[in-house]
Amino acid sequence: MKHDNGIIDRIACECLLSRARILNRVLTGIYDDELRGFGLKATQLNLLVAVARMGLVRRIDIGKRLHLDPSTLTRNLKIMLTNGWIEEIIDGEDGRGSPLQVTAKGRDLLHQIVPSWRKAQDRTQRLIGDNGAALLRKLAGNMIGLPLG
Amino acid sequence: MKHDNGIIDRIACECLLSRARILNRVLTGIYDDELRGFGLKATQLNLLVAVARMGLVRRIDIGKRLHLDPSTLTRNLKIMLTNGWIEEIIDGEDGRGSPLQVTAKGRDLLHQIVPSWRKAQDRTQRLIGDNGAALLRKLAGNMIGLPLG
DNA sequence: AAGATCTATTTGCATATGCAACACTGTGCA
DNA sequence: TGCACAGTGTTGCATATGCAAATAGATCTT
Repeated sequence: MKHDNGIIDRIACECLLSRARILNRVLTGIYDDELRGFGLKATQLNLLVAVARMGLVRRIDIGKRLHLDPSTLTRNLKIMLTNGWIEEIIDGEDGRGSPLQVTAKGRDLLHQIVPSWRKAQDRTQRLIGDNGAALLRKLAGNMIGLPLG
Repeated sequence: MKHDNGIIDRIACECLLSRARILNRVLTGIYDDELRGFGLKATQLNLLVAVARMGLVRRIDIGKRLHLDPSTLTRNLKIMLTNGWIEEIIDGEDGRGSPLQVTAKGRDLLHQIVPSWRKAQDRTQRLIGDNGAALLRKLAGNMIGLPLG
């Protein structure tokens, strides 16, 4: 009896998740590579940008926007608080937690990083092409029910 | 002086990595959701399929195929060895390490999983559309320099 | 054969990620 | 007022991920 590998081959050939994860690893590597030396990972840049852009914002709202679990945010943001890139604003509005905002230091860091981010962005663009880039934007926008911009 | 948010807005709007990571999280969630109850995560399914498909295979070659760091593989495969889904074949060919292969138990598990994988695959396909699926396949194929199938 | 070099794997360290359970706060209703 | 329920955040647990350094086996060079 021959091995019934048909179905396994099919998963290997068709699985969309496998592709998405490879893409994620490759791209993350590119950005991490360019950002090395600034003391922050690509993930943290994304998070920092989100906070800088959203103004005074609660963790839960960041999570909705980036599709991140609240517990993940608790931990990831903690590192950024420790580094002084963001700060907690204790206003007593809602005792369940204080919103966050980017600090001057965080904003400075963002501006320093721009050229390196640009390089990573260009490398990625060349790698996936115009179609890839356009679709990636469209998909992720659909993912969270609104354009990400 | 107004806030110079232009560049930050631009990163937020354009960054391709941010999109890739969101896509990755959403899709991983879908597959993990369907696989819950089988005792393995979506990542492990991908790995198990790869091993099952590649036959007797060294860690380093799995890594090249899936674009995974060797150290990541050491650890991820350890869990699967412990679960008995794969096994190490000590043949003494190369003392630096023995190749791996899927076990009967691992193969059985794969067959049990197929319907759930199919559901996740369909959900994903509906979410990203035909264009998304096609492009995702093409991109990840390019990523590693060969068609992934 | 000895030493240099290359290759495969593992370990230490740090971060990223999500689920379940818990703690605490806010809100609505009786 | 007080209780039930909803919303926010954190902790414990397990896995995923990659870099740098260490380990150890293979190969080449002379």
